[in-house]
Amino acid sequence: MDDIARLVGVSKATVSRALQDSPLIADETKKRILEVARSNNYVVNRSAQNLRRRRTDTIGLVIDFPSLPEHRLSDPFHFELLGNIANALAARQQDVLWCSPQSAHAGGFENLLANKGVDGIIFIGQSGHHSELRALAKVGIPFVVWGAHRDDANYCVVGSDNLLGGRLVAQRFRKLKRKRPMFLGPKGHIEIDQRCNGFAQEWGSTIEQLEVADLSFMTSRNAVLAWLDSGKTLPDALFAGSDTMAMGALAAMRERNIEVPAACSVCGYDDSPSALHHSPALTTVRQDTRLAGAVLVERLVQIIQGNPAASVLLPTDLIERAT
Amino acid sequence: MDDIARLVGVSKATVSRALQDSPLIADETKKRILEVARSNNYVVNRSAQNLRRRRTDTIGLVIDFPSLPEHRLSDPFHFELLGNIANALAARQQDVLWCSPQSAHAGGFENLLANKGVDGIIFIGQSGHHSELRALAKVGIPFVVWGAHRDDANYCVVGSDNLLGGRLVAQRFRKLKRKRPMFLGPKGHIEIDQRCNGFAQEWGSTIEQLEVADLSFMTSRNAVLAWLDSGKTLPDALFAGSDTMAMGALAAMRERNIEVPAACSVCGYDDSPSALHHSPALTTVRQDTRLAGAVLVERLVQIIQGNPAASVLLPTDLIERAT
DNA sequence: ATCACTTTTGCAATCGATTGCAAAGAAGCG
DNA sequence: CGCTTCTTTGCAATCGATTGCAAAAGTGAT
Repeated sequence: MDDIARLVGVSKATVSRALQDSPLIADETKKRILEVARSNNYVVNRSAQNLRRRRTDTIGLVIDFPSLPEHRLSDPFHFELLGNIANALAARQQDVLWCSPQSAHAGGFENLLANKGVDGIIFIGQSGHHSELRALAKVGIPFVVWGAHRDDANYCVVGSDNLLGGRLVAQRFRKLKRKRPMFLGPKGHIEIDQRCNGFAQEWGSTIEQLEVADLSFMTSRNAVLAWLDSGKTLPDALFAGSDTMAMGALAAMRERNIEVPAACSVCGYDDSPSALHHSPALTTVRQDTRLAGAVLVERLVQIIQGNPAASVLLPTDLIERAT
Repeated sequence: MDDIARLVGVSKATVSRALQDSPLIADETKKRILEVARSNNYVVNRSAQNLRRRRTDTIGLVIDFPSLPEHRLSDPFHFELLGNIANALAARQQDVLWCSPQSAHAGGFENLLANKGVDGIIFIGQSGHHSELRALAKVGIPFVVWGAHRDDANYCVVGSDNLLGGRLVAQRFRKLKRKRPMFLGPKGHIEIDQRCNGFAQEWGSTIEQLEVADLSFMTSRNAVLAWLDSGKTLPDALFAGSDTMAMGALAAMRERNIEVPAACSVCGYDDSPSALHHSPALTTVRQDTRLAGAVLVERLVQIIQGNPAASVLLPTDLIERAT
């Protein structure tokens, strides 16, 4: 920057202001400076800028999946969400720093800001860390989380309305005149529990649950196979906590020649591509990841600017398809 | 840091060295400093550190898909790759800055380093930007790209052996005694072209290609439907350029009651989860994303340290499944 | 030409670390 | 005890911007 200043014959301060398009600088001067800067292809040094401004225009993204093996992001849903968050941030000239859960957690979340040099954090999935997040909020670190709502959250959580999603599925099963629905999914996973509860609420009674240990295709397939082979009566409708689990169930049913949807109607959750691509196409509950990304970012920016932001419950809708 | 120095009764320089675990500092002093630093939960300011060190320990990840609508990362393969790159970098204490293609390209790739403050760049997919990348390499910016090999690349590209992948598929079709194979995929997409060429090489003659405009499920499904309805003779083996396209083809075949694999054997590419979950399970060519991530990172680190690194061709293998 | 304003520019401090070099302290040896 | 050598520590410059405040230049009215 010194060089540019010398070349143009002004001071460093003037160059800095010109590059920021400050109204303090005369248009003519500004033009001259920008000209020279461009032709010498100079760009401001981000590190120096960050230091001086005490702000990095970068936010940290922490994806935490204690439930997934080896921290692999298998679920396409999260991928979509991620991409949309990145886009929403890019639109605001902010960058995304991907913090692996290991490294993020190593220094403790409260150090993440100074440590990684980010202005705020987006947590995807708060599952096991609720109390830590509460503490974080107390310290005043700007962050938002994607996940399920809970009354005792003193921080901003954005999530889709899992209760509503469950209810929509119940409505569909009722419309299809199903009598004996079953829920497929793990217990203790807060978002999935809410889907199940929403269903029960709307259905008017508790729902039988085929419990599985994780969210994977194979686990669900095996669980459903075991159920089918156990001789228990077949439900006439199955609500799976996610599309991946639904696909597992569908695979099992095909293997045992259960007609879908004739013998058993199936609903998934997430509207992942594979749900659409399956034949018969899987009925599922859609979460609007584009909106989700936009809202997460908007709230976080609010918070960074010092204005508290309330949690948001995003709408969901049922995509009726063949199953 | 000044505060910590005062608290311990040493100079700032000593604190800085102690925190870096420098051998210059006596163990006893070091311990005292670390103690105080921790109890005051002090962490070094990343921005200042970056500025002084002229290094950020952060690499930029640019995912560029001119071919995908709205910059959506629909393909699970890239998601996997991404996760594995992040893990490989985390293992080396490096962070990942996700650069959206828009913002990355806006300032021009050559400014990405200073502009975003990253030490190097990983490009996923070089498709349209070959000449820009050549220029980048000339300027001496450290980067690696994931993609297809080409002779005129003066930069380090890591990619899987698409030619080999194509050959493996040809071998399988021959083993299955198929006579009239067809290739499904777009033309002009360098990696997919290589897959097709590898097939033709091994098969011993060119292969008929059902050309599609993009990589999507629907486009492939529709193309295959149109083919089936056109009355042309059905191929007895179909090699799709990606799993997603293969799934589209399978959907079309199911709709027209073509028996797979009896009437037509099908191979995909990528080993995406949906390939495994489909029934019948899709035969596909696996790319080892974990290895890919590790190699990309290792090469980039090499280059950042000033040692040139050669391109790498990663092995692939065929996963034989029902189709 | 002087004065009061307004518009532009520059000076110099500052952000928070890292590091070369010199100095202080400790240890070893004759 | 004096001298050399090695181990520890501190001083102060430096990385490359941003910004409050003061100074200079320009404008217009008297």
